[in-house]
Amino acid sequence: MTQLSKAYDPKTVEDRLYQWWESQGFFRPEAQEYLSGEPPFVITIPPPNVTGTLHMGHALTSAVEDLMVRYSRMKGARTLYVPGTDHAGIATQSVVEKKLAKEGKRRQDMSRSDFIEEVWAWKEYSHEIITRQQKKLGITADWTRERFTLDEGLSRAVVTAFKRLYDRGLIYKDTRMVNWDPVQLTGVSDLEVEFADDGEPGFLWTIRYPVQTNRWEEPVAEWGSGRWAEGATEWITVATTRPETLLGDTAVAVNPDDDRYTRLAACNAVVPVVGRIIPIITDATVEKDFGTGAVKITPAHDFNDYEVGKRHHLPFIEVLTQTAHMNQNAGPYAGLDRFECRKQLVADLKKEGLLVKVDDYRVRLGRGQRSGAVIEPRISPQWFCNMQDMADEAMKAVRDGRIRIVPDRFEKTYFHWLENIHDWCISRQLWWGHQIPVWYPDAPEPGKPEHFCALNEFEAYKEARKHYGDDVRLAQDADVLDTWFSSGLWPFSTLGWPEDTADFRDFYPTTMLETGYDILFFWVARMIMLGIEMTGQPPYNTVYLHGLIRTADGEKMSKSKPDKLVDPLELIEYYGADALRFYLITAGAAGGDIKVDVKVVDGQKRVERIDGARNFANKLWNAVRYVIGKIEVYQASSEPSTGFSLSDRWIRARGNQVTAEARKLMDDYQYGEAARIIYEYAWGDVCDWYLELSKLQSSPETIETLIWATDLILRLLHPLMPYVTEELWQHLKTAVRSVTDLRLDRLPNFDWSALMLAPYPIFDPALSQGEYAGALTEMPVVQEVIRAIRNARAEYKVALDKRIAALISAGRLEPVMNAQHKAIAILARVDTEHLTIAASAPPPADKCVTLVLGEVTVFLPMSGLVDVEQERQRLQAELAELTKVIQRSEGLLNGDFAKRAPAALIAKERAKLADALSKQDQINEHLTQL
RNA sequence: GGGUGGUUAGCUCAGUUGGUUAGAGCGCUUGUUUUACACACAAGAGGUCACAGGUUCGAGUCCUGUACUACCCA
Repeated sequence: MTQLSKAYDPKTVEDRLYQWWESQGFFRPEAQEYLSGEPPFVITIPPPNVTGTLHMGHALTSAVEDLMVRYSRMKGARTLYVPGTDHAGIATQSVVEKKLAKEGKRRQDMSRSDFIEEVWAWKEYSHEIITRQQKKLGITADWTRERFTLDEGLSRAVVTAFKRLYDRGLIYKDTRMVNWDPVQLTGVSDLEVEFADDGEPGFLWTIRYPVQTNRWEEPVAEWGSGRWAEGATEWITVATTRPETLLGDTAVAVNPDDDRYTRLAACNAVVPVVGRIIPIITDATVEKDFGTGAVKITPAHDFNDYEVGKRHHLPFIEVLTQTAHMNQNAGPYAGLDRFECRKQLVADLKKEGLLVKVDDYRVRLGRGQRSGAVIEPRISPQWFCNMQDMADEAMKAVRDGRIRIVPDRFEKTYFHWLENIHDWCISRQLWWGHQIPVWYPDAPEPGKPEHFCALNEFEAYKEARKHYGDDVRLAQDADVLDTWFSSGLWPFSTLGWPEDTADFRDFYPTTMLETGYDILFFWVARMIMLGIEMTGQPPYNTVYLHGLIRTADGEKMSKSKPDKLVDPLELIEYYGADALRFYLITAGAAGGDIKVDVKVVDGQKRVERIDGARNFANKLWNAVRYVIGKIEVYQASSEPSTGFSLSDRWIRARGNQVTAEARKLMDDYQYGEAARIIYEYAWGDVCDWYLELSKLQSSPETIETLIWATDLILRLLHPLMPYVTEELWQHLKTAVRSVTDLRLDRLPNFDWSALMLAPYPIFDPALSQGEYAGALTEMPVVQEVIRAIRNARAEYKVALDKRIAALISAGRLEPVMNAQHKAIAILARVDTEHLTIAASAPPPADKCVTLVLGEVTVFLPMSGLVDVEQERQRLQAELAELTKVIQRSEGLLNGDFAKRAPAALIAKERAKLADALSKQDQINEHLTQL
């Protein structure tokens, strides 16, 4: 066989293995070699946006999902992982618009179809990068089933869902105040507006409006003359953070219980600049304590004022355009940008003596999630979806356990949002997306439908002709649907819905939805609502939410901080995919955020913690390299059978324990913990102890056990570190196949074409009983003896190459210890000739170092190594420790503990005390001897 | 304003029905070219588990409150 290199080099392995796996069709459920009675496992990928490249959050998603997928595949569940990407309406459109802007082009100067063509080209580019990244990460998604939200099939799902909701009366068109993004020129939903936690710096302007009296009815001078309000005697003073909107004011409101304003409540005020006469009204929602207690009402440009305006039947006067410039209603300010207008208007108010004061103020500003622009409330015609009933069903599914959310604390957040659900604004004034399946007649007639919702144009015409006759001309609604509308259908649209396909029948409902908790509302909740509404069943039974990737300072990673940002591909290039994956899984607990501390060393981005994972991969590599070497040597000179040694039995029994625990943890989604205990077994037990001990053994049983243990850790680790484990397993398989006289019936089954298709280890009761159970208690004593001697040597600074003598008094463990004579001698560096192990040995006459280890006592003759005083001090320190333990233990056993604690615990405590007392006796005895 | 996390060794973090003397990795100290691995081995130092109460035989773990911090919603 080919010689394994001294260190693991991921670059020589990863791409080759991925291509092999994929070319063999291993990712397809149809190709699975091992099927058990496990229920199928189906997961659809959270489709990444085709906006560019993947970031660390996607890497985390991939690591967790592929872990789930590989684990379930190895458990023998028929497993399907559906990949795909999302067209991501606003996000992608703005990326492409920015790209065009660099070329000096604007969307508005192109035809819609030309622009869409540009976006498709971008989509191809981005999609290529994304899938390459996912393949680098090693995800075993079934690429033959890959989907894109704008695919023909998925588009059909979208119009079908739309029409069903429309026909049920849940989707409707209305002209309302919505969040308007003046940069992207579209309405957005509540969720797409973001607010800084403690607002943004701004001002609160206090402005006075003249009030009409019988002596002063209206301004006589021009605005800007400085005499605009000349002659006015009564004033009402309002406070605002947005003075420019006063141009659209149609009332001033005060609280009805506010005594300060009772006198003015029936009067009219005059709006500065435009001189509009507006009423002073009373409304209970006005807060007396805010500002002056009087507020200006601009029903067309503020959500609260919109409601007030509706209640009081006020006029709605718009003063802003869709790009947030002042319109013709703004008089002298028409054409100005909203912020420029604010500046000039405030200056003019001051000039006219209407500006009372300016205070610093934290303003709660809504900004567009994608554009960052300050959102304008704006009245516009939009499509909405009533979510109330769907929300009730979605809550019910979680309440009655049909859907489990992990970690369960997110259930609270989920319920809170659904309990306060609002109608969802689903239309977007964009070009990239699913065009709304509604058609309008070019000459609508009163009494006839003003639009037709249909699955396609042909159907729309069929319907329209019934009302308007054969000559009717239809135009489709220009708007597109919110991206989340299509992703809300993802778990079933990807499987063929609304057609009754084989995949839909076989794989729906899916099993798992895995994603970051930040899109619990955007995506998960909506998907559950639409899933139940469209298919009658919850789209999956488990929602697993992972945390967010943050920078070392705990901030969200963002493109504005490039030095703290890191491309997963760059990390894979340096550390290997396995290391990155193992790190991401062990970096935190479920739902917990992960801070990635990026350091730049010699121009290379590094993350310290990934070093550990990379080292682990290398450790595995070398362990298997050693085992293969052992197999080859064995082959050359067959050794006689000796039966399983203590260490053979111990490593098997331990492996069996770890298998049971690892499975339990994985089944309970505690992947980090599972990874840690496997790591501990692989490195701590197998590499640090068993491999060392195996160097002293050459029996067929030991060779078999070496193969057994390495096969075990490779299988256990495969879902976490797929590449290095697969590569090593293939090498191991080749080596094992080359040996002729091993007891193959006692070896793991290598008859699988790939580790990724082989069964996950399973608990074996036989390995937890009899001599295996015995090994689990005996081996630790041997280890303790070895550690104690090493410790003493280090403490007394015995040179490493100095072999010392030792006398071990082992009590009833004498046979066990004697069987390990060689192991103790080699690992603790004791002279074989001068290592005596007896059931009961009196302390040597010579002065010696005495190591009291419970049942076993070790005597190390000092002969010039240490002085008596040093040893006395050491023993006394140990005695002090023991005294503490004894006191604590006695205290417990004499107190209520002995009455109330479980019997097993009390027995344990008694044993502990007895052990400590006996050690105390022995140490005292040795002290006297000294 | 309402809600949810976090606060454990110098650093980054585990610690899931409350039960030995609270763990890991990195870093630190000491030693080692031990024939799989210096991406390593051996030994070691290092913590009043944010604070204050409470429940309990027993609390890092459960309850109440406080502080700081992060995020979500209005």
